[in-house]
Amino acid sequence: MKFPLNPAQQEAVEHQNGPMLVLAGAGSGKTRVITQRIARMLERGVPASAICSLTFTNKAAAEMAERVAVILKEGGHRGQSVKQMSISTFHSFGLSVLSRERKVTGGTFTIFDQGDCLGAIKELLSRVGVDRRFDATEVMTRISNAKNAFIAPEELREREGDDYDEITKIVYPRYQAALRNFHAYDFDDLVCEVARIWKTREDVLSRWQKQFRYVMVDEYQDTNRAQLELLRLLAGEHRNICVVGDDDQSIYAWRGADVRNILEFEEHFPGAKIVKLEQNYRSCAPVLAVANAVIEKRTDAKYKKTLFTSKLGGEKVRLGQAPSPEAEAAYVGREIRRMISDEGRKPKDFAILYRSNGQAKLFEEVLREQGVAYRVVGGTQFFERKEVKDVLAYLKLSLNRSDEISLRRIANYPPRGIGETSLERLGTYALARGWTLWETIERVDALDDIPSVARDGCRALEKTIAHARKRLLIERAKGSVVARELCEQLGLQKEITATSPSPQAAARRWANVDGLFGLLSRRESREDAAGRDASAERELMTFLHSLTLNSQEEEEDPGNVVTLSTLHGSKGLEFDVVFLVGLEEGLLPHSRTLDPRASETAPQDIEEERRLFYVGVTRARQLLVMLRARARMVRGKPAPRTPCRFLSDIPSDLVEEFEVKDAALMSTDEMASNAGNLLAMLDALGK
DNA sequence: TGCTGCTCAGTTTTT
DNA sequence: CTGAGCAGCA
Repeated sequence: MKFPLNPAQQEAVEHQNGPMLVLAGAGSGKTRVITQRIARMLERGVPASAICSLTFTNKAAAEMAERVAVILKEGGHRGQSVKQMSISTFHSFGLSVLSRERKVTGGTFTIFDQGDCLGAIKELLSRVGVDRRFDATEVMTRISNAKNAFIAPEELREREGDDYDEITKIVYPRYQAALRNFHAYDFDDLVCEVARIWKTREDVLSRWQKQFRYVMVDEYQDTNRAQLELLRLLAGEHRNICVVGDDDQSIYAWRGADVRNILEFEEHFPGAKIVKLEQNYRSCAPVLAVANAVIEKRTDAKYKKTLFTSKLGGEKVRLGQAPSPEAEAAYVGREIRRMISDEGRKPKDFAILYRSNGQAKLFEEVLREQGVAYRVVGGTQFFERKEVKDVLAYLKLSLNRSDEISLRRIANYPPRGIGETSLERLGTYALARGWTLWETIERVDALDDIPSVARDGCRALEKTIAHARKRLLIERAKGSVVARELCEQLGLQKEITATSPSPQAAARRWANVDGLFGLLSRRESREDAAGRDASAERELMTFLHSLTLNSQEEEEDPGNVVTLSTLHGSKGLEFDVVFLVGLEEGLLPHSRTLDPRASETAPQDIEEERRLFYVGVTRARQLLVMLRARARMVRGKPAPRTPCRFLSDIPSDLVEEFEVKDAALMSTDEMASNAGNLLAMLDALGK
């Protein structure tokens, strides 16, 4: 990694003022360029506090901060520190703007995660009383799409025949009003609302423009319309904006990313300097040749890039066809085993990449059989665990009693007599008198028609929350401490034990709650170290916000294990050996993108699948093995499969084709090796 | 209120 | 074929 910068990289690093677009091909050292560029600016006397660097994931932000810190440690940067710099995700950047503009936004607020938003939408849907049953998730997606496209509720166009457009038109404004009423923002708001405030309040915008005189954006091809709006406003005056991205790796159009942002950068920021990074430092020539062949055939090129490398060697790319997915998986397992024992490779050198999560299962089974350690990346294992969300809801409610979603979540959990009917009645009162739901609970004694059990429940809840609130805000107790006290007071452990199907399940769920305590304490000590001094309320709000925003949970060092990941999840990672599996029509261009069910945008969607394939190919450093099965069970029925269409864009001399033998026809050699593995496993178990 | 059985759908995912 | 979500029943 200590190579000197190549001329293109140098050019990007030295540039300082005015707009610049860096088209960074896969593996072309883009993170290095960004970090070096920051260092260079600091050397030239730009104050760290004037730099704002935006990414999409917490991981990317942390990595960038880390790498800048390393450079700064090497000295020569006038004692500037990363801490003064704003290196963050779009969302946490938006959050910090909204937090600091509380005069404009009106006080403290909560952030609703997806579950909270879905709850709100379900509630609204039932209140609207539509005759047909609508899928709340679909409505949520539509609203999110509108926000990503920077379309306000009143701007949604009337036309378009889809029933969901119709219902979205009705629900979106109400949803937005409900959020404001709850003093809540959803994830999309963290970007949109900042742009909206900046757009309407020039005085506010001007302050932020003066603060951040240099703006940088990573993975620019993933930005949506709202993010573009935000950037145009922030950089509108000084135009010191540097964006880095790769249109060939644009794979998130389906969640609002708009490739036009990168393709039309010159129009958005006239006079922009454009730099292409085409030298690849990751992959060997045979892998790169395949990557280039795949991306060359794309139908919508504007900036053409051709990657090259000076790396020598590397094995020819392999393309195998297996009789079945089981045989495919068995082959991958065998090969990994073989390369570990014969070639001295380590588990962490391998990745198995697939289009959809369901495909992981077979590979997990095989690796387990082979006794090879692995991890599965992603797979929506968020911290959506009910018991954790319940405890957090108590904390959130203690700080923000307008947070109706949290209130509804725990109103009768653990059961305290506030049944569905009572809650509904309370809701009706709230609506009629213009109180919040919480105020209604506080004033339950003044209401009729509430059963006395529910009345008692409301009083108990009121007492619990009031106490927690006092502990947090007046006595300034730590969140982790209050969380423990709450659980104690609520008898949550008992409740969990009583409602779990088995003692093991109960133990697991309680362990999650306990894990939350640990997570809270760890965060607290980190915050303490940062030594910020604010009011207890603000401090705790910030704290809860960071919990919602960093839901990923600090990932531990993956260790020496094989990586299983979706193609989407693999972006930004690299491995010596990559197995690209399930390269079949219907799986790689996924059937859902092929089907005419989605009426619009067919050719574009397929191009996105091509780029997905390209992303997979470019993950490999030394060896790429592509695989497909000739038949596969589809919805319980066996079906013949055709090879992925993108494979036919690869000249046959670039790949070595082979047949994967059926497990039943394995040679005695392989059987012996498998038996050996089995013995080794038994041996390991014995110890 | 909680469980059981039935129906239906079946990508990708961060914040 | 599987899993999730819901309706209907106890």
